[in-house]
Amino acid sequence: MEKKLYIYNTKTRKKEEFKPINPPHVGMYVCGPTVYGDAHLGHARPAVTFDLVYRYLLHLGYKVRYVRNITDVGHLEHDADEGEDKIAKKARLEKLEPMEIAQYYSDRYHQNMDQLNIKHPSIEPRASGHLIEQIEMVKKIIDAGYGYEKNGSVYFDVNKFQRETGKYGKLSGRVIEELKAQTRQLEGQAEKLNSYDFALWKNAAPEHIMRWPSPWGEGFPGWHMECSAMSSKYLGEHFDIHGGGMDLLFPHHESEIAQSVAANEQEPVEYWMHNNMITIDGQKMGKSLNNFITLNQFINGEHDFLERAYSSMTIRFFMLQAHYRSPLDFSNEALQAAEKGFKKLLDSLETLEQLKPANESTMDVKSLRNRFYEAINDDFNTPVLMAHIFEGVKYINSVADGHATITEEDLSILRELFPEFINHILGLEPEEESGKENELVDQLMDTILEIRQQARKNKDFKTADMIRDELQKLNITIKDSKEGTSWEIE
RNA sequence: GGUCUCGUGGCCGAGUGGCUAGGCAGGGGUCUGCAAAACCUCCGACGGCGGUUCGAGUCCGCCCGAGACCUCCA
Repeated sequence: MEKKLYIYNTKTRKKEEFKPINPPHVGMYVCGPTVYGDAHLGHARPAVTFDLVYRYLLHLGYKVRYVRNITDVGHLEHDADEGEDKIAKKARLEKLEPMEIAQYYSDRYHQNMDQLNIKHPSIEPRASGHLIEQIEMVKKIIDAGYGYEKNGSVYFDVNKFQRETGKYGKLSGRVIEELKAQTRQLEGQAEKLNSYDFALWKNAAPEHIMRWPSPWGEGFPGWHMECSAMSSKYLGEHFDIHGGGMDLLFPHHESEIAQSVAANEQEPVEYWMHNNMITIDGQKMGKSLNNFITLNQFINGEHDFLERAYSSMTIRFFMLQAHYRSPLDFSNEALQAAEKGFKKLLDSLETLEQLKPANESTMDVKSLRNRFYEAINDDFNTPVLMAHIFEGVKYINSVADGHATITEEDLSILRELFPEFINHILGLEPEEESGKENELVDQLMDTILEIRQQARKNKDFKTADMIRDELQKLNITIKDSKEGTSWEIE
């Protein structure tokens, strides 16, 4: 089976066949969170997107080293000069050590990631643990002639870099001349040669809590440095995939390229991938709009926007129903639709186990399998993949209903294909059904349903319906079928 | 203001120069004691105005609307 994977490369703005630099090894770096607050929906999108990429590359047999950083030295609050380290600011507000905050929120981030069934990256480096690497890289950039020091800070000379390499703005499509005209003139930019130069290292003001010694005095790294330093440390100076949100395209990723080219004389990344943003009821998510929803609020239903709670798996399913490069709009209606669709999908996995083979198949299962691969190989087109999966769901249910048939061979294909795609590649797993794990509950339910069965046999439907209604009040749904009665907790 | 993306049926979301996306919701039916689930079936769309073409959601222009980046942000 041909399994050529095509990836949309932001660098070239088109889909390209994926060819690893050193097969079967693949290096992938994704910009992780800044741990100064709870993860919100916006953090879930890249996490789910690149988890899918990671999972599929593994499925294809690649040996993937997946690096996702944790930013715990904080970015600047406002601008390069007046800014205060975000983490330090929060620390002072809550009278905690900055690293205490970072630990607290990274723990919570990990918890959310587990809830979303995000596979752990191979390496999760912290910016604070790589100060030496960052300082060394700044030195290399200075030695190469692209960094200049001013009052204990080091800046990147964008003009010189552009003049000598012509590589600035290639990723984001920016033009220096336009930047010159458009960059807002902020206060205290006097240290820079040009307003669009960016900091490689920042001198720490006396009140700044997070600070490290460097050849230029006490300070902290510029906010693009960590990704350049850590990706080259763990993946080499030239690696396969770099991912992140579209909002990071400029200036973050553009600057990363500039830093790496300046320090290492080569472009760091083959394939740049960017996921699109999330909106809430058609609006950008923002703290001022009162639609800023954290993942914890989502799972608990504790937000004015939310009609009720939605499970983490519903969120994952919902995100996978859209293509990662399209904007995705969250609304209660859409989420509830996703929830039902997801349940239907999971139910079909159980139904699949019950199917009985026949002499012929009324569906071309091998073609279905091919379409699964065609969809995901086309730049991870999960919406189309989902559509094909639901064709399979319909087929499975039809076989169960007796409207369709399937051969032994096709049945074994489906029994391999469905869990592989749904559980392993898409990472969708059944929700925890705590009650069902409880043996006592199982036995009680058996007893109750036995009593109801007796009532039905005696045509005492009043009692039978009462049992069903009372159970429904406890969110237990029961279904009668020819094989017997099943139940599940909503 | 500049750069860029997008605008699909009641909702969410694919696709694409000519052939049903899919999910959810709604109508009708089958099954069931009744439900639920499932199955069958129907409904229904390509922001507006021009243009290119035998033929355009699909290409081009303009307009309207939304979003991203340019400034911390996933």
